Amino acid sequence: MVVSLTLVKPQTLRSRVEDKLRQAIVSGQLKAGEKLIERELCEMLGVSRPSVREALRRLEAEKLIVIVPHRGPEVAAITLQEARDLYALRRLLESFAAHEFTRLASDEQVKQLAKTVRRLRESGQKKLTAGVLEAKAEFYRILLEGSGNALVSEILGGLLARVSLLRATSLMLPDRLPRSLDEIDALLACIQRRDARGAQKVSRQHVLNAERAALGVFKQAGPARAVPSPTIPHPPEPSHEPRRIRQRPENPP
Amino acid sequence: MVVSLTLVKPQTLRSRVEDKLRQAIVSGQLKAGEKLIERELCEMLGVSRPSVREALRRLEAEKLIVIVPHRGPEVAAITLQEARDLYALRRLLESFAAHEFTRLASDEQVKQLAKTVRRLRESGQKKLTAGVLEAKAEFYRILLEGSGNALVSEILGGLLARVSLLRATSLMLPDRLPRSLDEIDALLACIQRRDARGAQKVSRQHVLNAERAALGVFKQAGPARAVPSPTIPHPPEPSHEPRRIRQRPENPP
DNA sequence: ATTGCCAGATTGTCTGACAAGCCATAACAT
DNA sequence: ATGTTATGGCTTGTCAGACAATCTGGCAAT
Repeated sequence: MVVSLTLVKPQTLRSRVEDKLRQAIVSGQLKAGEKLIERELCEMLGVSRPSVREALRRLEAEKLIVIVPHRGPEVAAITLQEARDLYALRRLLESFAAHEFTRLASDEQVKQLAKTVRRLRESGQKKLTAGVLEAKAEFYRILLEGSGNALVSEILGGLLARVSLLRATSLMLPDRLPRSLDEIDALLACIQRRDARGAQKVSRQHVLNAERAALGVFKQAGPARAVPSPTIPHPPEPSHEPRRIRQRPENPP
Repeated sequence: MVVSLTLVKPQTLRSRVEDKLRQAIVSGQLKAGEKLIERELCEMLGVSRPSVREALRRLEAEKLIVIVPHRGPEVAAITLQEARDLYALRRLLESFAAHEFTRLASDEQVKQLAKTVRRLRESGQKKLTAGVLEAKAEFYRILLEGSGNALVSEILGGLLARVSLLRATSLMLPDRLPRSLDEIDALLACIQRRDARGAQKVSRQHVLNAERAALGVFKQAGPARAVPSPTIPHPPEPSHEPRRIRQRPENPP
């Protein structure tokens, strides 16, 4: 009778704790830089310390939280430099994914993508924030799944989660949204005519524009400067860089 | 007298457990597919279960081990498809790092790199496996640090650890070594003349060749087929791909 | 040989405990 | 008043022990 196949199955308790916390972080319920206290999390989630601690380890590995020994975990905050690095990598991976999707995706998958883009635009024009976010997530899901490289999906997924730590996503900036939608349309057009190179280029430019928008906000009102540095002015950063020598206008491949 | 290694600080016990296990895995002491048992790890390392379990969570997030609920952890094994994905991503990131290093590294860093390449070649010609591995690690350390993108370093680092799960690293295949050394020389040459594009291209080709060599071995004697699949023929892999449609000779950017 | 079932082993989770290390505050000295 | 040093409270790191849920492998029965 009941065909429910493990649909709601508890999985493991710990994994649900992970999900809850991850969700709370990327959605902004827990703000960047916020200190987490094991005991509070236990009460909040109704589980014991070991479960919470194991979940925290995982999130630490995903770089969503930072744990300083004996000082406890806090939601990760991103410095300007980290944000730049992040966008550079995202540019690389996302344009790769776009290229590969164009090359490998089935016509059915392309259709799915087109449908999602339509939904995205509709939600955007109606200013339905929730709808936009949902459609955007769906868009990425399809794109990544169809790009034929599970590893890239995985890593780019983690990257996008971290981008959301900058609470200023390009799609959230009102005056950026229309342009963003146009770019996505352009990307879709390339994909539909199976122009992999074109898709790659458009995608790269899209991320670049998103970066400009997001980091613009960053500079105005640094939304969460680095991990609230512990007393010490320069954290024990060992031997390091003479950096940015010979820089050119910034034109990584 | 005894210069205890823990020179700096005990850090935390758990982090040392992580290091030990990670080390044991990438060095091949723990073989791919091998089952790990918490109790044994506790005894082996002299720590309690919580410490071990937290360390395992971290390694799981790093994809060095796989944990199936109620079945326990085992050292990750890599399928052919995963290996391909892995090399594709490595190609992307490593050539990016090479490009950026060429663009940004200080002359001092270039000199350091050259020195390490010399050491690499010497060790190679003397067939000192340990020396080769050490020099190679140093080579990557310098390259990544000088590439100016900490995030790429981090991720590429993780990738290289996973590559070592295929116990057939290109540098380990005897007849591949000389060619590999030549390629690295070529890369260095590009870097020294500050030819970023060239460095990128050479680097990409280098990884591609390494992949061919490594996967060649893979096919002959699949060194560790997928995660010893649990009873079920097709693990609950939800709706998925009609894949590899429209494929062309493989020429991702 | 296949199926079903049981015992042993292993993991998932909880509780309680204690030492070690941070932090803020208060007391103190300059 | 300012800077510095004690002090106590709180949090984390780690352990030990326990128990239920679940998996594995082998034995019995068909």
